[in-house]
Amino acid sequence: MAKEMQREMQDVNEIRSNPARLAAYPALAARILVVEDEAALSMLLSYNLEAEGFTVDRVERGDEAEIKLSETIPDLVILDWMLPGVSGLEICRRLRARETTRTLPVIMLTARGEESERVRGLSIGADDYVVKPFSVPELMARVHALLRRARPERARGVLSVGDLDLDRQNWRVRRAGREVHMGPTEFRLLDHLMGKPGRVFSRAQLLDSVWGLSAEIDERTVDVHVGRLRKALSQGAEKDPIRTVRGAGYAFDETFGRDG
Amino acid sequence: MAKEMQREMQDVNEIRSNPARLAAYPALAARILVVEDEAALSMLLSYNLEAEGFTVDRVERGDEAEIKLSETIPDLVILDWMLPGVSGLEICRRLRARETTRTLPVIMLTARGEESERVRGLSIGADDYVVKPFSVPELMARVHALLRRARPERARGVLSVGDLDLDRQNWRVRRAGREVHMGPTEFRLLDHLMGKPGRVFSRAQLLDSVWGLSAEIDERTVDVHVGRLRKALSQGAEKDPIRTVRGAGYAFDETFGRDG
DNA sequence: TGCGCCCTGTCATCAAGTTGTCATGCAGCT
DNA sequence: AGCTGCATGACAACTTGATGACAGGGCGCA
Repeated sequence: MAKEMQREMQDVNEIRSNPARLAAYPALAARILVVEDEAALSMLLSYNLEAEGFTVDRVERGDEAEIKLSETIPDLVILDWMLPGVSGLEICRRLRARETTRTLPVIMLTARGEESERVRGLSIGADDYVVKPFSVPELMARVHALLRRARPERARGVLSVGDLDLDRQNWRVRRAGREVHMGPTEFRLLDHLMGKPGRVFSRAQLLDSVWGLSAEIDERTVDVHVGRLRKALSQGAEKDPIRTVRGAGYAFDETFGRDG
Repeated sequence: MAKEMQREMQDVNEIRSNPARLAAYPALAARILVVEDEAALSMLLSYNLEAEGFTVDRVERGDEAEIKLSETIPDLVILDWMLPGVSGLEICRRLRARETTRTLPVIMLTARGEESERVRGLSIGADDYVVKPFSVPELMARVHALLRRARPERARGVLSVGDLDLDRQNWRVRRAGREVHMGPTEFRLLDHLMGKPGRVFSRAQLLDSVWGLSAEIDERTVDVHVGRLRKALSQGAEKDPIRTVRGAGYAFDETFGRDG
């Protein structure tokens, strides 16, 4: 358990310190509703979820959940099977009945004795279930997995401009078909610049989005990495796709590839 | 897409003992006909089957099944023993009599009291039977097992890239025709990587999908297994098919086998 | 039951790749 | 020319990945 936690935390810290990857990990920006009447368990869950960067709403009763859900639709719901007010089963059913929440990921918490009921839970439309007592890291893993499935591949794909291709999924950059090697930072930098061709980013902006908001780094460092990126991209004597805007910052040249 | 279909070649027993893994292995894109008059059970089955990627047709009565089967021949039939209209037994007999459906896999659902009838069911030609109430994972395992047996052309499950062949059914890996020995974990790891050539998987992703969501293991362990896999694959001095992406993870090299 | 063999997860250590900073030199603008 | 901003090579600290060793667990076989 401690180890899984360690792993998740490493993951999270890595991502946190690197908001550029937030897009690939929607989990962190996600809002989770925990519906659980047992206070200790509810606390435990929200503590751990928040520690991983989730925003957590907590309610104790089934009917409170209904109200909450009518106000805000979270990205995922963790639902206890047995609840005062309206049962978790019933909430799940209603979620599935409503158009806006039909695909909302739901994780059911069931007690050991109710385990046979899990089939009912799944048939109602819960996406996953966990039997109490459960391992917190395992639940976290399931949360991540569900969120990953629910909002997949938004930030995936290939960016292509001119003879330059950046493949996020395969983590590859090619120039005129030849593979180009660069460090992770240069990769993210190029990714960011290619995302908005022509747009000029200040050094401060680049630090925020490529290095992360919490990075305390000299702005001049951006220059160095742009230099490294240029060097990597210009195998031989090819055209430089990065434009320096004196006094402002850098941009991926939107005319790159259009002319000679 | 064909590769998606070649999945789920896990050992049935392992799946049975680890229901969580079911979700991790998208199933064959097969069409399954469920003939069951009890609505709740029918729902349960179709939900779970669909959750694994199957296409499901549902009918409640035996005679409806006949009609459905004359329209479309599915890849597998789940048949309740007791049915209104025409009995499951009778349907099974007729399926076996017709040339086009002679080898169509059939799973019978029987109530406990009918268990003694098993022999009759099997002698009629059902390929498998399950006693109600049954465990959903177990039924899923049987479905997979039957599909694997019945559709070797689709479920043979041989992944081939370059001089590398991974045979899921026989649990074998060959490099340039020579058999390569490796542990189960390395096998699953290779399986996973070869399933999406080129795609970079983070260590956390690999832990989730190869080790399972409930595995609480240090990320570094992935390195070790990748190392073992490489060692196993590179008998002698052959090209390494696995690409390390610094700071990101590992990928099966999609250029493997294309060039020198 | 006891003995090995194989598979696994973890660790320590080594090798290699990456990173942030700086000093220096060049280039652009007034 | 003079000032300011940018490019670049060097570099030491730091990360990250590869690898061999090792102990524990599981399983089959005697």
